[in-house]
Amino acid sequence: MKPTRQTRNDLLKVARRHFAERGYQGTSLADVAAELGVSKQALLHHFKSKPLLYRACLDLLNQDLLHLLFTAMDGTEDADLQLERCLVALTEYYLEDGSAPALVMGVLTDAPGQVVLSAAPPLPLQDFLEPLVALVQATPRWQGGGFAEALAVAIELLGAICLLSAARKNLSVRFGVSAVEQGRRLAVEHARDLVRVRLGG
Amino acid sequence: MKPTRQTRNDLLKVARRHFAERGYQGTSLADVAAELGVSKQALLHHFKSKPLLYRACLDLLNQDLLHLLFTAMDGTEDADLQLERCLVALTEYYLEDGSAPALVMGVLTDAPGQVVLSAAPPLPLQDFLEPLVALVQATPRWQGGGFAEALAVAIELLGAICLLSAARKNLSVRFGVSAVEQGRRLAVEHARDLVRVRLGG
DNA sequence: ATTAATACTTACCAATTGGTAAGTTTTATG
DNA sequence: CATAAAACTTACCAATTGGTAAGTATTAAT
Repeated sequence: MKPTRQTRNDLLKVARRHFAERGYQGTSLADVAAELGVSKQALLHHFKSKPLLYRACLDLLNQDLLHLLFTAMDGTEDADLQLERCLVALTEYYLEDGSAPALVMGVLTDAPGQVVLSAAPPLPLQDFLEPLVALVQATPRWQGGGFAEALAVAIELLGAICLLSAARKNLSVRFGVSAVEQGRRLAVEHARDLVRVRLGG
Repeated sequence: MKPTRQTRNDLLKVARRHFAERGYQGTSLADVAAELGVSKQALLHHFKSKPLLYRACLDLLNQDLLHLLFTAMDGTEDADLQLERCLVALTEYYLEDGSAPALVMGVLTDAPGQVVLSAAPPLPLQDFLEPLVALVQATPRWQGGGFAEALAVAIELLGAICLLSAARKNLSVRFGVSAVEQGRRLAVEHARDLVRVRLGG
């Protein structure tokens, strides 16, 4: 009758939320374990160390993003449309999984020599970032600009889409829950507009 | 002949960089002090606690951003132009002060009940955010949409501008220094384009 | 020169961190 | 049922964390 046997995925889900809400350094294994009703060492049993637990969360995220990207690219050869679909899908993903945007931003702003980059290749989210940049570069608007410009544009779009969702709770305190939630309801539409306008100019 | 007397501003400059590069939780007072060649307690003498040191850094940042905002608003009544100037100036500021973008994103993604929001009002950067949102709302393109939409757009623009600079080192490892630096050289131009295109549609 | 305040330092400390060691229960398998 | 592996737990631990206490230089004002 004991609850026993937490599946590895349950652990990951909670850990992921902690990493997203408090950052890597701010997340304590004891806290995560406590919320799960497990001992800290249960975590360390499944994932050998804190960095590896983090990495496991990021690999799951990477998987989601990759699936999302390839789905968006499916059924058309039009790079503009592919990119639009991708960023719309990404926005929807952020809306339903609140921890994703913070994780993405965390991975990107994590400096070398810190947590993420010290891990074994491939770098987290690299499988997602590379095709995304390639997608921007395949676009009529940006294919003349070279890799560096495509990278800059891809990161710009990513940042534009991420921040509102990542800052959700914070902004709710600042400007009220209703304003933020109302704004978030426009997120998909805004993302679509943004991409179009950024590819049209 | 002793070096003696570090000015308070030197301490802040180093602390600020640490907070930006490693986040609040990842920053240790001992590390900051060590880099300054001072004892940890020298820091605690000037700023009473770690949260207050952080707050002091943010207040300085807030000051810079406010100055930047009001300068951008000076000399014209055209909201579009004001906003464009503001975000261009912000981009330039990010280019010259590498720690600023990470701090801004850190402040925004810091959840309530964590570090920043537990401090005394006003919330950090609030003095900057409010007029910025108001500026978006004053714009012909967005003045019909209400506060929530203006907030969403303001955060979108902020995110679009921040991330490339905040992720600089990380992206350099991923895609090479030259690509990132080349992309950053386009940052101001991109920011200007982005604002125009986002106000034009 | 005396005084008072500021700017420190050394010495501690309790709490928390990630992690190890060793043992116990549970589960699946033959 | 036997057995081995997986899923834990309790008990520790060294290191680091932010912070306090108390004393010492240094500086500036009287």
